[in-house]
Amino acid sequence: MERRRRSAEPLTLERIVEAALVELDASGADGVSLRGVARRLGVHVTSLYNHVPSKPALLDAMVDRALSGITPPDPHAPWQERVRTLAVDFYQALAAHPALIPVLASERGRPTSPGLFAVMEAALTCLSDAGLSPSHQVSAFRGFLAMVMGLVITHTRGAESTLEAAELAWREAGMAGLSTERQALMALAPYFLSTRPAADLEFVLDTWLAGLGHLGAADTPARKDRGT
Amino acid sequence: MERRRRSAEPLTLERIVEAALVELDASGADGVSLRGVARRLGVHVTSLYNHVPSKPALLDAMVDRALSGITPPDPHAPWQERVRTLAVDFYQALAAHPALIPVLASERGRPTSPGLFAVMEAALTCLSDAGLSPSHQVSAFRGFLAMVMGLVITHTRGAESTLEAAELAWREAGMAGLSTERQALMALAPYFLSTRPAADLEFVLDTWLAGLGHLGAADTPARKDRGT
DNA sequence: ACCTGAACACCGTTCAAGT
DNA sequence: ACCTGAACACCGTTCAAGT
Repeated sequence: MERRRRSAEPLTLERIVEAALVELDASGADGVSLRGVARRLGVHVTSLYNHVPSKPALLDAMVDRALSGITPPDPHAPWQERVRTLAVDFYQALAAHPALIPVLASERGRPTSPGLFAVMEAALTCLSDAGLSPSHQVSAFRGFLAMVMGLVITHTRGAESTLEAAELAWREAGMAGLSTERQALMALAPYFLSTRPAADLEFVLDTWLAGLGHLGAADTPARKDRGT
Repeated sequence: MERRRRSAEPLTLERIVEAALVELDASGADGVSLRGVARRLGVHVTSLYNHVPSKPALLDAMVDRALSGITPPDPHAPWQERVRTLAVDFYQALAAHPALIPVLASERGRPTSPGLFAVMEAALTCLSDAGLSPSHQVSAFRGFLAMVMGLVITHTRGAESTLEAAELAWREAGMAGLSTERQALMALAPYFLSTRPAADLEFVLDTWLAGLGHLGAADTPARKDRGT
C-alpha cells in the first residue's frame, strides 16, 4: 500500500461546500463552523481560506449548490403545470437542506449562479402567460417564493411540536376557563398531526392557481362589483 | 446627587429582552450576543443567567415579545376581512424586526405565550367559516403562516439587490448570448424596483382569498371536470 | 500555489465567591 | 436572591512561515 497522503483528493471549493452541507444537515444552521468543516476534511482551518474568502461566502456557495438541481420546466406545457413543477422542485431542493432557510432568511445566502436566473426567468414567464400585469407578475413572483420558503419553515419547525408546545403552555398556565376559546384548535388537533407536507403544498398550489386564474383572466364574470 | 447606583433600574427579563431586540435590529440575527446585551445594560454577562436560562430561551422570549402585539380581530366581521387583518398584523409585527425571521426559521423561537394561541384560534376559525374541510383548514393555516413569513423574507433580502446581483452575475459571466433567454426578467426590471411590499401583500391576499373562495364554496360552478 | 501553526478578539456557559 | 470575575471550550480571521 502506498504511503499515507495528506488527503485522498486535493482540497477544492466543491469538496468544502459538500462537507459544509453534510455538517449543516447534521448540526443545523448554527452548527456549521469552518473549524468543523476543516476537521471533517482532515485539514487545518486556515487552509479553507485558500478556496473561500469568508464564512458568508461559503454560505452563499452552499445555497447556490443546494438550488442548482432545479431546472426550468418544459416551456410548451400549460403555465399552471409549469408553476407546479417549479414549486415542487424548489420545495424539494429546500426541504433537502431545511437548515438552509435561516441562511436564506438572513442577509447572507444570495444565489448568483446563472442557472438560477434561468429558473427565475421561467417562473416569470409563467406569470406573464397567466395574463397578469407587470406589477402583478412581480408581486406574484415574490408571493411564489414566499409561499415555498415559508412552507419549508413551517414544516421544518414541525406542526406537531407547535401543537405540543401549545398544549403544554395551556396546562402550565392552567387556562381551563378559556377552553371555550380554543374550540377550533382542539377540534383540528388530529388533523394537524395527520396532514402531511405534500398535502399542504398541493392545497396551497391549488388555491394559488385558482386565485391567479380568477384575478388574471379578464373574462371571468364574477368580478362585477367595483365600489365594494 | 445620590451615589451612583449599579444601574438605574433592576435587571429583569423584560429589560433584557428589550435590549436584545435593540441589538437585533442594530446588528442582525448573527449580531446578537449575550455579552453585547449585557454591555448595553451596563452589567456583567453572567448576570443575565439569573433571569434567562440560555441564549435559545432568550431568542424564544424575543419572538414572543415581538408577536405579542397581535390581537384577534373582531369575530363579527366577515372571514375574509378577519384574514386580511390577521395577515397585515402578523406581517407588520415581523417586519418591525425582520432579523427575527432567521430565528423563527431555525429550531429556536417557538412562541408559547397564551395570547398567540388566541390569535391562532382566530385564524383557524376564519378558515372554518370559509367552508374548508378540517384537513384543508390545516393546510390553509400553514400556507397562511408561510405566505406572511416568506414575504417578510423576500422583502428583507431586498428585491433590488437580488436584481442587482443578477445583473452583476450576468456581466461577470458575459452571457450576452443568452439575452433572448431573459426577456421576462429584463422587461420586469423596473417593476421589481417600483413594486412595494404593501402591494405584494395586498395582491397575495387577493389571490389567496379568491382561491379560497373558489375552492371552499361548494356551489362554485367552475369545478365540473373530475378526471382531468 | 497551497498548507500549517500561532495569535487575536471574540463567543456561550459553568462555577466559586462575594453581598 | 442577585451580581461578579475567572475559567473553559469554542468561534472567524489574519499573518508569518514553511514547502
